[in-house]
Amino acid sequence: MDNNEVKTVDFIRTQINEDLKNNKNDKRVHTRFPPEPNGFLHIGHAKAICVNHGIAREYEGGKFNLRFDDTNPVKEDTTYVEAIKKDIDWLGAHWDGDIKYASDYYGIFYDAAIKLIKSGKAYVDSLPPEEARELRGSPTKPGINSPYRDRTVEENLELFEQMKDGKFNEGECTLRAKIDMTHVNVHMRDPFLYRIKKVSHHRTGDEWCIYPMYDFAHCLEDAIEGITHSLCSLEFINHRELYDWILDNLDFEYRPRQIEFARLNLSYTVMSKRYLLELVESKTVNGWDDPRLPTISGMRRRGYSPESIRSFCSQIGLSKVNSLVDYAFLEYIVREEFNAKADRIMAVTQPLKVTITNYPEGQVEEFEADNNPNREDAGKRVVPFSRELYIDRTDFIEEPPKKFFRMTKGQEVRLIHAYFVTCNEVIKDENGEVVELLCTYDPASRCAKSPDGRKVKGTIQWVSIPHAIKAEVRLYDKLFTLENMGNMEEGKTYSDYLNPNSLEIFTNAYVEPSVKDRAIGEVVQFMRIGYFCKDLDSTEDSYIFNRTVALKDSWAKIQEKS
RNA sequence: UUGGACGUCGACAAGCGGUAAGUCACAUGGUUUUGAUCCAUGCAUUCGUAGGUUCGAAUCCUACCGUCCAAGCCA
Repeated sequence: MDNNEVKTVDFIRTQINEDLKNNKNDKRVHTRFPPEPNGFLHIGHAKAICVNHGIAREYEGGKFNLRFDDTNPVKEDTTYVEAIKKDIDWLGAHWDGDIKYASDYYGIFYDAAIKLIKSGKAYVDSLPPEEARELRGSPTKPGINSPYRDRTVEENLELFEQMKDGKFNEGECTLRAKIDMTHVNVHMRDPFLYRIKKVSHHRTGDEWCIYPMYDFAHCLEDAIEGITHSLCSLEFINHRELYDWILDNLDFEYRPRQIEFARLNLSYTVMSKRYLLELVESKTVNGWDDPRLPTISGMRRRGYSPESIRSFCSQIGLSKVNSLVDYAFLEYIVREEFNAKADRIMAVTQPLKVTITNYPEGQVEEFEADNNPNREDAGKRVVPFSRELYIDRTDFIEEPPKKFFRMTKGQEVRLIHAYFVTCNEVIKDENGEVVELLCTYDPASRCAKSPDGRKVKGTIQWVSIPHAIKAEVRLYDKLFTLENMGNMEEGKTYSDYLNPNSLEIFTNAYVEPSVKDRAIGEVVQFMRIGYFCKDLDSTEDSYIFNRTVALKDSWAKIQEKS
């Protein structure tokens, strides 16, 4: 194609551009994110937030509302409201105006219901739930009218008021739209508008005992707030006809339009609020912010930044195709960010003692090290070196495979920032386990520079034993073993696919002393291992690090093949 | 046997009648004080299938196939 930057735009923005061209909505663009406060937000919600917030910010004068869709007091709670606010704010999706709540509009919903009753478009049904279900039919079988369908307006008005006043029990009656029980779209078969729930609401308390259904409330909320483009996920396509019907039969000033797009699915994890809740309640994971969870709070604790999540959301695109995004894509995005931003330090997760036999006892040298070799402005730090070091146990093999460049008897390797060293002797305990390596160093290779142009192929990190800081390191892996959790076998549940190795803890890790200055949540690169951040469980004298993402490891890949 | 949405590389995803963008993954080389990063190269003669219209089709028409959604007084 041509080299000029061809900016392609997704189908939603294409639609908005068209609406703008046609002067729809007085050229306003107003979106919203409408979470139900019944769980924590996850990366799938982040996509919806980024789409809605992003669109509002891209168009001149665009607005973005945060609205809690709290129409079902049975499931909802203020603790979720608080968690959701925190996550959205952290993501950097700043909402315009005050936070909105569907429960603020209960009075308006009620008046709208009265209006529908008065125009003969709604009626109070006294069918018990089971019978109502029966009469609804199925996608292939038309429904049958309720015997209460033809009550007079006066009767309906009176009964509805009695519903509101608590004269009926739960399930005894409902308010229904009078549309068409034989409609091909099941959602148009006299849908329920209001039901009785004698439950206190987290904001309105016991003021109401009738609560609006989603289909009735949502379009009204959008209209009340002047939302122009009401973006939702694909499964609501069948609801759009009802969304339009309700607004067509009332007279709100604004006329929002629903547009559906595909929600995000990520491989090797689940996005269902129900599963997430079960994982938390069954203590399979350690709370909503467990770093293995795809929740915003879990990802935050793991070290993901708002920028990386936003970048991911914009790069996966927007379409109407149900899709499954490869988790490797997420990992790529987060590595990309931290490769540029994160300072490098040295750490050893499984220590193996090394003694440099020709290095003077008691001597300490301080080497200057680049914080980020790819970025000069990242500055430098000082790393102490001494006669006794730890290297990682995995960097030494007594009988190495071909092309193993790391430490083995007689093979010179580079200790990053320090010296070239060669292992001469392997010390084992009574079980034959390697417990210490005796090495010699080349004083001429100071600062790990080759003194004579000779090459060393292996370069490994280390930590000076007298200076090292002990730490606990937590490695996280995929929570599930099945790539597409939407394809579980019949009769199996998510717990059948839990990855038993999703968390691996090294309690005996050592990190170079400069790590002391790092804040909780700050991401650094443990050279040759991965990106890590200090966990909030850390204290002044106990350090815990979470692995955000591992570095790519082509050596491991070669090993796997052979 | 219903209605709707959708099918472009292993995964995302452009393209909307003028002869298949890009990203991830993967592979192979090069650079390298991280087997990281970086750089280079390769990776759909073909767009679910079959017909048709056209000088020309992923794009238009027809038929078929497949996937997903819908029968909560959940959202």
